[in-house]
Amino acid sequence: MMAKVTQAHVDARRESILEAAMRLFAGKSVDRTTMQEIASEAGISAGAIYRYFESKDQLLEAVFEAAEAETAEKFRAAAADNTSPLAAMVQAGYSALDQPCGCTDSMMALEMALLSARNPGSSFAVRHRQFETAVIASLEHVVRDAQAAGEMAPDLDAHTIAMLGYAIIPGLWATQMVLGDEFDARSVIQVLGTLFRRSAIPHPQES
Amino acid sequence: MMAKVTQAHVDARRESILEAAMRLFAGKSVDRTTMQEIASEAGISAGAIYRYFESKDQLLEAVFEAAEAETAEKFRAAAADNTSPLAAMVQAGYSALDQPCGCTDSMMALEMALLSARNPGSSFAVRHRQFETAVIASLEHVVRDAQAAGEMAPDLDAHTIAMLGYAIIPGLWATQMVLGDEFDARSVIQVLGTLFRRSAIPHPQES
DNA sequence: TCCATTTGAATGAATGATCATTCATGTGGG
DNA sequence: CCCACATGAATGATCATTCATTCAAATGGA
Repeated sequence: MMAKVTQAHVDARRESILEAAMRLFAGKSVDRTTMQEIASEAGISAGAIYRYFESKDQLLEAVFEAAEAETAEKFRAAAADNTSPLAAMVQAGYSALDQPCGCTDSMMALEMALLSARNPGSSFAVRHRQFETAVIASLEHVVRDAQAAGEMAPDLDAHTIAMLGYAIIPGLWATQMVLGDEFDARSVIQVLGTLFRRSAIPHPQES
Repeated sequence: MMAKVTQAHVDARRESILEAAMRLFAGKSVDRTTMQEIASEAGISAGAIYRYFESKDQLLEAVFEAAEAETAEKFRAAAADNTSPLAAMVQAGYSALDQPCGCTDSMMALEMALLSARNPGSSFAVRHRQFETAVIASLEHVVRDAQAAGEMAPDLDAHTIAMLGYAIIPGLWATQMVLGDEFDARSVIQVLGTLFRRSAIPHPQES
């Protein structure tokens, strides 16, 4: 088709392979997706993929990196534009639940978690660990802000609350994947927000 | 080795294949575990597996069924022997976190969730859905008991609280799998318990 | 401007590995 | 000697990856 091609075209092609792979990996698992399928989903031939990615493994790595970036962006955006820190956390939860098509993103996320756990030494796992640690750390700041604003009990450990706020997301993903619409993840987030808010109210005895 | 064998021996052999498969499926994913590996983990030859299971798929189904039963048993046991409903919920959480070796059980659970989501019509997915629905329903009863006992705010929707209590578990699994010991899942459960307890305290304004 | 030549992207059939599954053969107890 | 198992090599499928070939654009000499 083209003898020499602009960088923009190369990038676009790479991107479309990445997207095709992401769709298929999420939909039928990495191991059950063939390079042929990725190629035809991307509208090219099997061999051509190898001009853009060295191997299936490297393609997988790129897909995971892209997925991570997407999630990070969601959290960033949600945490930014809000009036109260607690509202921002709830908003971040909602936005994590927002999936473009079906449960694609959550399937990728769980697949990534499994992969990290099974290859803890891989460069991918190391990066993924840093990613989650960073997200939790930034949540922890939001929690402190909420505590300072009197929206959350100041005596609860901010780091633990942040871990709770983070961990509920994959839990909702997993449960929603299984139960489908019977499972109302948004309500769960809402009630968690309520619990946080109420914890701020001065209480008589124990904690 | 044996000419004719007692039913007990047959059952024991079947069981050992099941356990070998469970270990390997959790450790390296279903698709990356070969029948050869399962056979040698179980101490028999590849062909012999087919005397006990029709196919890899059927073996997988049996493994999942066994894993489900194990989890159900944990929840049942934890929910039973406790003084207060809230303590029982917390106890159930702790016991879900208790893993015999590494993260074996949680990896199986997430793998099962992904499989259910990707084959929603399969008999396995249907059973799994019923299983989770039942666990949530029984949690809902515990929540009502806790509300009646004044351990939890009575105005919060019991079903939503039950969903929260259930969904946090796979979330903790996934996060702990990735982060390892940096992630303190027990503290998260504890703080969630605290939030529940505090929600019961009468509060001035809002909810 | 026009054609001959070069360039490198894209193809898809071929290769080699890896597996699930089968089956012809072995083996030991009754 | 026979039966109930077990074995493990052989079979056939499925894939990732490679590579010889094709072909359209780019180049440049006239």
